[in-house]
Amino acid sequence: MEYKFKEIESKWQKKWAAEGTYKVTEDPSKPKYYVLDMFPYPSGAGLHVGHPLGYIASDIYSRYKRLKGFNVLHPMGYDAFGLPAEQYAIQTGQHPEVTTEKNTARYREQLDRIGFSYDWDREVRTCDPAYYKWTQWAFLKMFDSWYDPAKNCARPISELVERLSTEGYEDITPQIWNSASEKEKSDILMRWRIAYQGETSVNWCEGLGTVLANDEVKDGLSVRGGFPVEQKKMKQWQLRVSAYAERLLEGLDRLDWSDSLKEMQRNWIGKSEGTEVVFNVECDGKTTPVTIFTTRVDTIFGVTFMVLAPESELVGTLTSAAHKDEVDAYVKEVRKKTERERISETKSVSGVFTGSYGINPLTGEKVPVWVSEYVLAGYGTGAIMAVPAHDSRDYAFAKKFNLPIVPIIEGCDVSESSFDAKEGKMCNSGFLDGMDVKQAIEAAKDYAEANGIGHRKTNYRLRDAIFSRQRYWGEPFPIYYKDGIPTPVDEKDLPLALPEIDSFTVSSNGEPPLARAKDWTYKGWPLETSTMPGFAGSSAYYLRYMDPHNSEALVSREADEYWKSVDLYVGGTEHATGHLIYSRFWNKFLYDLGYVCCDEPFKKLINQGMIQGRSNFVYRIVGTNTFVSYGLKDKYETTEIHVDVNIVHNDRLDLEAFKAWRPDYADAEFVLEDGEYVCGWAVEKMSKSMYNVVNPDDICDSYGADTLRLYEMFLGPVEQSKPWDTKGIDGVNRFLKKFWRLFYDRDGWCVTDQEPTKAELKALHKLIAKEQEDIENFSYNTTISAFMIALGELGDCHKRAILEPLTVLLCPFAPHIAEELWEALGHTQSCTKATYPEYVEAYTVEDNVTYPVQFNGKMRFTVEMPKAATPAEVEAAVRQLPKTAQYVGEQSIVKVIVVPGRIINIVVK
RNA sequence: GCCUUGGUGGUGGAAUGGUAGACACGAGGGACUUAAAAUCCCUUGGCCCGAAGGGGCUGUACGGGUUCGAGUCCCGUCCGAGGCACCA
Repeated sequence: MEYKFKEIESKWQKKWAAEGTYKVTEDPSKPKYYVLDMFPYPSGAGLHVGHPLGYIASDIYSRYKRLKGFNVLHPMGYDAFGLPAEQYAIQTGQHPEVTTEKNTARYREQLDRIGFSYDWDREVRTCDPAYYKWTQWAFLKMFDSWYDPAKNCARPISELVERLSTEGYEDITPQIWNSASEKEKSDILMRWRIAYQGETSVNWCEGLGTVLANDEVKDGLSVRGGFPVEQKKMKQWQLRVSAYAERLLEGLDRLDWSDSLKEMQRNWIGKSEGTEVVFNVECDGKTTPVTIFTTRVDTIFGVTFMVLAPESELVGTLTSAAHKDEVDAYVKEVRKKTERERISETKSVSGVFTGSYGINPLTGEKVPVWVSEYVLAGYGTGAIMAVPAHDSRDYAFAKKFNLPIVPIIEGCDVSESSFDAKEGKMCNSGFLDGMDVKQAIEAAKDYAEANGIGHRKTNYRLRDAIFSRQRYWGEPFPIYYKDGIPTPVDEKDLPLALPEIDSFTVSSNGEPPLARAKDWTYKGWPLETSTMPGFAGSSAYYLRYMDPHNSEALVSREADEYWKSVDLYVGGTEHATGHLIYSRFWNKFLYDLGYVCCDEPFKKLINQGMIQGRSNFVYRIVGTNTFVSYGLKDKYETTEIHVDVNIVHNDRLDLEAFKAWRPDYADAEFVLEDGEYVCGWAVEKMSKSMYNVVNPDDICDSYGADTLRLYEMFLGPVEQSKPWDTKGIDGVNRFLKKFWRLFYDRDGWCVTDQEPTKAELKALHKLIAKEQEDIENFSYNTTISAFMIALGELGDCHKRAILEPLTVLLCPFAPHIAEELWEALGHTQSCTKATYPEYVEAYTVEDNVTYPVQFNGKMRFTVEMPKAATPAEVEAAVRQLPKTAQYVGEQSIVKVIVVPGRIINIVVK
């Protein structure tokens, strides 16, 4: 009987769906395990063979954990709000909901064919009002909270209001607060709300008609669409992510994530510990204190000038009348530049003198104050002290404008470039002279604090997240404007559903699409017209999976306390500084308010590598319709042309399929080598334009889902990026056929009840041990190798006692075939609910072991010893060896260490 | 420039500091077959010796080091991938 994968796979997929095999409920009698995939954005192109890589890996892990007795939550859903559907809507008039629905159905179809063990009853879609109700709810909670630095967590805003009206807070006294109008109170509270509205410089993308977050912009272009992005001041909703900077940073230490990913987040958060120092600046006879931030107070004796950011509010007050025109012109010039231009002009140095002078608080020395775009307004205080001798940027500036360069580290050479390293001995630095740089940094900080010149200060690079998008296809803000004051919609009126509109473009007066909606009001007042960004819906979806149908809460306390947090999260590294920061922030916020019980959402994270495409080429002789094979192409003048990889097998072109591929090639002629047309190849991104997209459906058609699953894992380590090459797939397909033949030979069912031999038990148990270890380490490719080896060792074994556990071992990788064989073995319950076979060490232990003995790397002997021999007995045996093994020169063997199955380690004295 | 990674046959890739190249693909040879498919067996890092069984040398980007022993650990160099980049 043959292995008919098509029948088997569709049979079991139907059965799993009909019987709800993967439905999961909270079961306190079993330990829980939560395995999550980053849910996909359902794009119009459908899945290619690279997308399911992570899904397969997590599915194998889920199935393995289930066999091990865990109650596994393994859900799937769709990140369905987003720009592509809206762009498509603008072009075609098709409602994004329609496109999204269509794409989602297609995704589901493709996913189902691969045999994933998702509990689809728990599916979530971010564009579903029942889902985004909770996104809006969380926003309202953030609007209604502030970050209390004393308690180091988010608290209800009412506590702040209470404090403002009684004792005051920061610069707001009770008098100010109590006499403030409603509008003024609203403005004051915006300074502390976690979700707040504020004027900021934003990344404005004209091409998309919306603002973008920093991680949605790359090299001055939008990630989606590649349109230019410029800086623009706008009033925007923002999330006070920066309040959580320290906790986001410190929480990383407790996470089981890759070092590189943690490092990316650390860089993004960008903690730097330094000192704020006050310089008095004299301008036209007036003195203004200016606070600067530096991480190198130790270099303060080397300050030769100061620099302000062009956008700094101080520029006006610190510019002398004589220099006003020049400074104004410069600032205006800089404002005009887009982010993109600033980036590309990184190398050029520009700036202008303000006419004012700062007084070095330590030396009393007067230094000129300049304005330059190399100082950023958004970081630190927007003003710096410049130490050209020990900072490369200050150095470049000093060189350009002929400012003095004063070295303060002994023996350093600053004739060509600055000396930035934190090493050496201090000089020209008063009380710091003679100290080591690292010592001096601390000493200078202490001195500044002790003498009231400055104080220690920690800065973070992490900025608040801009949360408004001038788009249609996103969550509406549950905010309306009562007398122009942003006011929250009542919680009981959530979800605030997206209104229907006639066109998806920006309205004629530049307002977002929602402004087109008829009656977009609440209690008679206008509603907010921007919508939330893509990361809003994906920030807490893992919580919703725990309790997806709850209409009373995002997640019930019981469900949350049972599932706690995601134990294993699998997804791409591209979300390192976006989704993975926002989710952690969102979760910590909900944790502060007591809605969830875990402070970190994703305990362990595996980044699956990208699958690249492997393109094929044909070579057309210039000016003809004749194609020459790869090996002969250098004899002609040819053009390289991408050819669809689906009509190429093992780099050999299917000539008939090629002629049929495109009308132009119908009468193509070929110059062959050895009767075949050999194609060239290259590794490129998998994309339609390269004709290298491989569809998982096609693989399922010709080899089956089980083969696809095995092959994707067999390609190499999950974390590694690698090109897809269908050529090796026969190997794993053969393995499955071979596996099948252990149960069915030419004459049919051939499983016997014979007792297994010792060798067979050994092969089985070696595999059990290997699989357990490998799966826990996500080393799936070596598990599959181990399977192949085990099959070789088992030979023609048709014994039930071996085949039964073997089937269970195979189940996580190739569930369909495992189910089919499990059923044939007489089981009525699904193989996915079987119990994982127990590893028995005794079966794999060898009686006698041959130990190779190596000495001085050259002489090699072997001793055969019983497995149970003690090191002393082995040593004795080694001493029986020829004399040269025991003595080399004056050295003698004093100790022998036995490493079972390996080599003997001889320690000599 | 900084940070994080990685560099092993024709290819994908294995190797707790202990016989490098497992497993698979591809290639070559053979068996079965009228033939093909399917299946099975043998060879397969390079160089060399031997009629053969077999044996020798060399080899994990490059140069050093630690070690009885290094693909693996340490230092330096080169190359690739990813991230950050006037963040004071």
